[in-house]
Amino acid sequence: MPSPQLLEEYGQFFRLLSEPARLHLLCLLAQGPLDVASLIEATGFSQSHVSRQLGQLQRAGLVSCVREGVRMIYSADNDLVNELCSLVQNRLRQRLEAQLQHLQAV
Amino acid sequence: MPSPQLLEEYGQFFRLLSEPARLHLLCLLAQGPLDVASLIEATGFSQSHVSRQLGQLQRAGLVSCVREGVRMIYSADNDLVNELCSLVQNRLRQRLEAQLQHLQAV
DNA sequence: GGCTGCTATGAGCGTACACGCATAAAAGCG
DNA sequence: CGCTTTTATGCGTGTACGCTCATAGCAGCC
Repeated sequence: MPSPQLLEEYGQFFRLLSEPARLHLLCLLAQGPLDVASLIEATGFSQSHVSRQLGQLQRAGLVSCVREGVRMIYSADNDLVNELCSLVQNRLRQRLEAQLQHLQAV
Repeated sequence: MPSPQLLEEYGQFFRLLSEPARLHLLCLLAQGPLDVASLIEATGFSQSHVSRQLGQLQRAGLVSCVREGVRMIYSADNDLVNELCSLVQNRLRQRLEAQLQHLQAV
């Protein structure tokens, strides 16, 4: 059994990934570094929204940024998120397949 | 890039895991099936709270239950959650180690 | 210095949800 | 059937947070 503190940390981490907007940004950055303006254009989110979400991801260490003149270039740090997402994707697929089979069995 | 619908589903899944109370229940059930009363005693949560969280986990397919007389025996369906948690734990550890090293370097 | 473009942040609003209280539903027992 | 025990659920409340508007900071350019 994990300690309450660890459960809290797990929760905070998963909470970051619970927002589709943040996942969207992470997926875009997984393809390569981008500045904020590009992320705004790619997602259609407001500037302040994008900046806030990037701030959260950065504080969690999922994303880092460097200045390039007046632009801030963000990049995703590793592929942990992709790994987590593919595990979840497998899970979702398994569930759908099970439902399908259950439907055919009846 | 995952579709918006898929991002939404990922988000819903991670959101389930974002609540320490639900993680706590999942971890307890990972050790073996338990009835609701045992979960209440083990966690100290209120009865209604435990029941609601179990309901959410069940609808997501992370948990299943069978009646046994007047009791409901809940059990965790698989070890996906453990896998996700250990990945996150590695991540947390890596971050702490990096911070430690950075501290020593200065 | 002022001016412009890019990003971060304070303030506010609306909504979603965790949590508790009270109550209802379901199963066993007299 | 009533009565008790165990679990589920409607209702209300407080809070956390997504999202926006407006504004502040920051770097380059004149």
